[in-house]
Parts: sequence; structure tokens; C-alpha cells
Amino acid sequence: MTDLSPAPAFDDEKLETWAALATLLEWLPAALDSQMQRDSDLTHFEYGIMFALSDAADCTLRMSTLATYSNSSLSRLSRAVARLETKNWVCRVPDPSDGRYTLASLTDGGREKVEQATPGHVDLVSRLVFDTLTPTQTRQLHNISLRITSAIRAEGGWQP
Amino acid sequence: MTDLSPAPAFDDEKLETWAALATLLEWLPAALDSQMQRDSDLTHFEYGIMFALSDAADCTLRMSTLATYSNSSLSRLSRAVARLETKNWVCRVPDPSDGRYTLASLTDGGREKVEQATPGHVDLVSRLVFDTLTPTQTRQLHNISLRITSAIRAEGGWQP
DNA sequence: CAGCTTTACTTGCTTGGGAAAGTTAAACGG
DNA sequence: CCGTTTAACTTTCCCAAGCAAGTAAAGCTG
Repeated sequence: MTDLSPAPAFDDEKLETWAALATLLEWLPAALDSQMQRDSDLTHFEYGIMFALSDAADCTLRMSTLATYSNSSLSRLSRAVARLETKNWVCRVPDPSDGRYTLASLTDGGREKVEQATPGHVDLVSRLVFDTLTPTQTRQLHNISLRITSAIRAEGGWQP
Repeated sequence: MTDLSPAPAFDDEKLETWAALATLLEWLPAALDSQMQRDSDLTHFEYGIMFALSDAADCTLRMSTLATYSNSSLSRLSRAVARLETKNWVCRVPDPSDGRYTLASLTDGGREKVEQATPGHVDLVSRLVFDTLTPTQTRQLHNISLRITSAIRAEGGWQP
């Protein structure tokens, strides 16, 4: 939705800003996904799951915690983890202390995979975002992002 | 991927900025889609198609032009337009001057639909983005978005 | 302690998108 | 002017995601 979208009520400045933001919203995730797919045969979402696990104590988290961290529904997470399980990068066991919980852990192979995939990802984010912005702009982007996400949260009911 | 993602090589400031941006990247499109779906039973993408048509001469564009405007593959567009056609909001005819092109046009019903859907969409973008930013921040966001999208374009081969 | 409720997932169904093969129409080369 | 390319779609196949229904373990209630 690059340069179309809601003209009617916006003045020129807002319209151009919205067009630029809409392009960013579409292209940046696509760029990240595409690099991850190409270099590591993972979706960005799957990488996020494995990265979160690699950062946790014992490389283990409850599915519900992981769902929060990865900003996804339990259903989406369940399938993604199932995929990762077939590749032997993650395994699931019922929590011994409460059988309703499921614990997901990275395997050794999974740890390797994350370590292999991370540098390329960090590089790309650096190139696309931080290297193209001045330190001042980076701070501005930080503030702006926080403001908009707060507004979304305030708007109500639909962060997963 | 709210607050996980690539820690390793980023300092704290970059990490927090990236976390905030990643959240924005996930939530803002979801918020827009969700409003559009709820109020008008359209995806944001379908709305974009119809909006682009409503803005064109005779409410008509070639499929390939429309694909560029809506930043999508021809395949995705073809299906989306097929869906809109079954609801009688859009119709397709071969271009009489060159049978390889297909012309997509809004029907009268489609025009009405766009007019009905637009105000709510504009409102939401206003509330989530422009009302939460100062005029200075709006200009900053404009510049920042342009810089990042240029970097993506420069990075090469994968805007559709 | 038997039954209802709640919590934490998982699974079946349907839908949308990407990749690649198929189709039809112009263009070009000999 | 006939055969091959190329362009512009369209369609088929497969996978991922949302929704809603299903399941199993805890907890609570009378």
C-alpha cells in the first residue's frame, strides 16, 4: 500500500508522511523475512521463538510465556513450535509441576542454529535502520515508536 | 516479536529502539487490518486496491499498474480482485487496445463501498499516528521512514 | 469427592499468499 | 506469414495463520 491509501482527509504533509510510513510498514518486515528465509531457512517468527528460548534460563520457557514474548496467539505458536520440533531444534515436555503447562526447550542443534542465524539478522537491521539514521534520529524513532504503540494499546482490544 | 529479537550486537539504546520499532511493525498493520475488517468487511489490502481505483481516471487501472500501486505481486492482486469481483465491487475487462492487459474498474457499488469505508480508516490513522505526534515528530517520522525505505531499496532485490 | 469451571494448550477447517506452471495475446526474426 | 519469444495475467498447489471446537490437567464447590 505504498502511495495510495487514505487521501481524503489528510493535508499534503500528512499524506506524504503516511505514504512513507505505509511503505516502511510493508517493506521492512518483508526485507527481514526474506533475509532470514534465504540465509537460514527460517521465518522471522520462527527465529524470534528460538532467539527467545536461547535467551531464557535453561533455554526453556512455557508456551504461554513464549507466546507473549513473540507477540503471537497460542495457536500460531503451537504450530510453529511443532514445525521446529520436526527439525529437532526444539522439544516440548509437559511441566512436571503442573501438567497443564508445556515447556519448550531448545535442543543443542537449535542453539547452534540460532547462533548461526543471528549475525546476519543483526547485520541487516544495522544496515537498514541504524546505519541510515543519525543518533538523534534513532532517539526520535524510539520516542515516536513508543508513542504510536501506546496509542494502539490505549485504543483497545486487540493486541494478542 | 516485541521485545526479543537480535540482542547480541546491539547496545542498550539500539536494542530498545529496535524493540519499540518491532512492536510498531507488528501492531500498527494489525490495528489497521482489524478496524477495516470489523467496520467494512475488507482487508486493508483490498481497501487499498479499491482506493487506488477510486482515485484513477474512470476508476480504471491496468492490473500491472495496480500491482505497483498496491505494492503486491500480480498473483496476489489477481486473487484479491477476483474476490472483489464476486462481490460486484470491481469488474475486469481485457484492454481493447492490447489484449494482454486487463483493465480493472470500480463498479458503482464499489465506489460507494470505498466512500463508506474511508472515513473510519482515516480516523484511525489520525488517532494512532498524527494525534499522538507533535508536528515536529511527524516531520521526523517522514524523514526517518524515507531514509529506511531508501536503504531497503538500495539493499536490493526484493520490492515486488 | 463427584461434578462443574478454568487454564493451557492442540487440532480441524477455511482462507489468503507465494512460487511456479499454464494461458493468451502481441512482437519479432527469418 | 509462420514459428519462437516475450509480456501480462491467471491458476494450481502447498503452506501458514486465524477461529472455533476439542482435550487434558487443576482447582473449586457443595
